[in-house]
Amino acid sequence: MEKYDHKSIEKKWQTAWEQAGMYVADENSTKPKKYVLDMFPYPSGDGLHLGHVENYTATCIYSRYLRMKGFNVMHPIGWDAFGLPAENYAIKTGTHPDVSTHQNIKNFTAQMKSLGVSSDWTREIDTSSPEYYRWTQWFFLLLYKNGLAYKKKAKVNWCESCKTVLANEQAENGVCERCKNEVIQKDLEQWFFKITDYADDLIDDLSSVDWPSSTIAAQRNWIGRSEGVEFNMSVVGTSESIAVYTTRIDTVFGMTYVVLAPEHPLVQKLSSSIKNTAEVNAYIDVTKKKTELERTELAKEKTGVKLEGVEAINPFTKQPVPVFIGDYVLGNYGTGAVMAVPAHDERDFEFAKKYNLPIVQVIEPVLTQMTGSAKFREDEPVQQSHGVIVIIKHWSEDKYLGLRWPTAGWGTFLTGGIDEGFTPEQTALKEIHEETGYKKAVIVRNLGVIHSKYYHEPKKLNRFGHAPTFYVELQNGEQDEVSAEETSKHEAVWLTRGELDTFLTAESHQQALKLLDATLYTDSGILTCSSEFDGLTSEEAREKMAVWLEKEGLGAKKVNYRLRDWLVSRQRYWGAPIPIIYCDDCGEVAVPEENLPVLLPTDVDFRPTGESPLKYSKTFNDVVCPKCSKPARREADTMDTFVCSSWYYFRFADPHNAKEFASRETIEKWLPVDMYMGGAEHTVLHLMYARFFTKVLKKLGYINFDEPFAKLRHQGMILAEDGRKMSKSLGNVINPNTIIEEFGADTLRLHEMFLGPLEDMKAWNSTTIVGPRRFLERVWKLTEKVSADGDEKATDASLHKTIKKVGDDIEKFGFNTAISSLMILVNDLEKAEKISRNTFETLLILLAPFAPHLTEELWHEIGNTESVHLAQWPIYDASKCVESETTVAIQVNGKLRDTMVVTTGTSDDEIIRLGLDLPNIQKWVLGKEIKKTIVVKGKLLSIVVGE
RNA sequence: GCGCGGGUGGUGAAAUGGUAGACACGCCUGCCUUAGGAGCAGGUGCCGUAAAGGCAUGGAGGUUCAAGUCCUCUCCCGCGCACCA
Repeated sequence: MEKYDHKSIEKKWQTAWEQAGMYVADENSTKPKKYVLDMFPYPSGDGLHLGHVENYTATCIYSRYLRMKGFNVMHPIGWDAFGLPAENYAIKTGTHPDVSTHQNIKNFTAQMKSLGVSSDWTREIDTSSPEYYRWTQWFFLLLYKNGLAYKKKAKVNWCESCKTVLANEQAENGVCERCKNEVIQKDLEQWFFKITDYADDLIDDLSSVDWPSSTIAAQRNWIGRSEGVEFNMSVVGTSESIAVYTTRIDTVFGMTYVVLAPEHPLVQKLSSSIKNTAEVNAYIDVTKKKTELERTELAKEKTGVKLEGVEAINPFTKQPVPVFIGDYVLGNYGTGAVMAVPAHDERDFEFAKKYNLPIVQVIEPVLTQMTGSAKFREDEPVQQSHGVIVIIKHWSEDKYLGLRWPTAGWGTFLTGGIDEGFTPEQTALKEIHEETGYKKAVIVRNLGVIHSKYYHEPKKLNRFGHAPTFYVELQNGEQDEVSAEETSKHEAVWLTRGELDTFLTAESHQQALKLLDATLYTDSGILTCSSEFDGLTSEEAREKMAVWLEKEGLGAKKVNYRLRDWLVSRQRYWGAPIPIIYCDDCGEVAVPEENLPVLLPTDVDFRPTGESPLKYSKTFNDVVCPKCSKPARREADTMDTFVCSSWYYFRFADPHNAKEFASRETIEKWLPVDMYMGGAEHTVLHLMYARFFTKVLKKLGYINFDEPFAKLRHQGMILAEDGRKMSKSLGNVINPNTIIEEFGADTLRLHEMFLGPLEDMKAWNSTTIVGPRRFLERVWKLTEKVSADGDEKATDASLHKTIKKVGDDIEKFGFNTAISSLMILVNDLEKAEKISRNTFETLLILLAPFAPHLTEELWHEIGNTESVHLAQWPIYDASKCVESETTVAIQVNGKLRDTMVVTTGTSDDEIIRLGLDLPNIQKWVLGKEIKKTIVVKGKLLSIVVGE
């Protein structure tokens, strides 16, 4: 037998498989189907990287396994071929995107084939081909006709010096990628898809998919459903009113001003009332020029201008509050206006401090002790209690008085119960004197009431404490004697602010300390200064206040979403043209379906001019109106490439259909996708949009399911060997080609799968790759041991354990452990003199999904004529795994003291007897009372002895 | 800040509550040789010369005969979102 030469065998079998059409999904099969899909690649000029290899190897293993298990597998491949890089490349080199893209596809195809992927190439699709984008355009029209595509003005990134629209990724950090000039926002008429109509479905249906929890969370997060209240505030002296949205209506009595987004339409409507118009307009001008980035990340500092002469009425207090415009309020969320409650909202607090606006507390904090011995005990009775918390400052040093309670292990400020007939203030001063002896104390600030739920260890009960809290300064150190009773309970210590942080054990006292700095509390609590709502919890108040607003006809509960409608217009060449025509008489006219596709013209200067390049194509732009036949012009923008990738998984079911995007029959046969695999990095939007398309199709009756991807998994990123991301600029990129050349595709596949758990981020390692290579060499050598008189029984247990483990692991994508179990099997087989043909064949089948070429070669080497990949997956036989002897571990008081080998089936009593007899065990149990023995079948004996 | 993941040998990593470190890389010792990116045999968590034993899964508690795994708290790291009222 010859040496293992990956080069000759890999090419040979790749060609053979292709000629045999081995991986073509069978439309007529009666076997159950499985649709295994990769997130289809963008054919970049850099070619395949190791992340692609990881992705495609994983789904290839899975597909091969499923085929052997008797499924009719569809595992297609295609190209997400439109996009900006090809256009940029064209701008730089003059190569037409169509040319470079197809060159890249050729390159990708060759690389993928050299990996031995088992894709069905007969279904290959290319989103930049007219046969494909014809249906992308059809989808646009479908949405348009159903009121789900509409046009409105929207901001684009605009570079004044290049006179061009920039994609978001070209406008990083607010400067133009090319000329480094400032990017500004410019309004253009653009197309949107109404994805917000489906916001609730997009959240609700997440419960039906088997996806990673982080990805589900990301979808939820992106949609950002928020439940609150919208209500109107009338503007004094006008007939206008301001609608505000809030999730914290319980804080409404603490509203001290209102803020509108600078672009809010009311600002113009109220212009006659505004006294400082010049200042206001100047501010609006400034914010208009600001990019999205400056308004958010770069500009953390909040700014705003008061609308002098404008006041709005708080419907609850009937009192007027001033109105501001400020760019921390977003124009496109909620109503574009907020009620500001600085005492209970961080952003309002910041703004109020900067502009010196009043801060009114209306929520008293409620703290529940969650840790330590004072942890609140949910199921035990609760006693109400009233007492003060007093923060006492030293008369000369920057220190505060703390009480250390030795028996309870507490650290607190000074506290004391309020007795009948005493005010909280009186109580505070009285307690200071009684407990510390200090005589000259002055209450400087009242910090309000702090509520707390905790367990009172000395009294052995739960308490719900209500504590008026004071900040007191001592005038001097004059001090009377303190009673022995007080000093025995606790010890007084002077502490700095830093020391207090760790000293205070009670949550409520920590909160008191926080209130000393800032009267800001953003959690739920108990209402105060809120007239008839006083004493309610935040939760109760939200309900009651919403009801009240509704009754008064001023407002109602409202749900808002962060999700915005999907802007699909791109002022670019290399994309699918939007199939709309503008006629002076008929206006906006949809291109009739029979006229699709609207072809991308070739007579185009695709360099960016500032407008869509299509505008300057003679053959494209001028057209006759489909309705009235008068001269008209085409929409010159193209579609976001996310549109192309929102429906491609349907096309794979029926890739050559010229009449429909896919026939109902083929969709029903293949969809939904059973396993979808791709990187986690940029999938939030893709998944959102694809799910939106699916939901639209369902609603319009084209399909009968809600979610396109039943199961989703992500492969973790492959980092460079140095632990950093692979990048050309760092020069740490590994090209899969060189690895395949050197070690072979089988070794590369095995190595990447063995590197660690699929979903983890992993660093490439060029040293350890010899492990998988050696493993394959050993399998190769094993062939020499195959013999007619090989002893099957000797290795059956090992073999069948492996059958089970490999199958189970592939199903849960645990490829690293599947490979290790194959290594264990090979280690076992190497110990045998001779191996039966049956055993070896089973090994080859188990290994075939991972190392398709080598196993195919050896499969034929031992005399088979069919492909190993058409073989049946072996059936696990549990009875063959029963070994004659098992090792039992023996623990004494939980510690391992010895092991013993017993014949399988030994009774528990016998195991206990044998175990106790062992000298190593006798040593530990002799002369002690045996309290308990526990036997875990075939594994372990646990003996519990007394002292 | 919010939401997700993670912390286990020299390294990548394994472990339905049941002998922690499978498997692999590396390293050490020896063998063999047509000196290779070889192959074979043995060893390799830490402390302890060895044995006995002890200590070990970021840290602290808890539940249990038994905890990497379950519970509570805490520290650290990575990722995603982030002025969404």
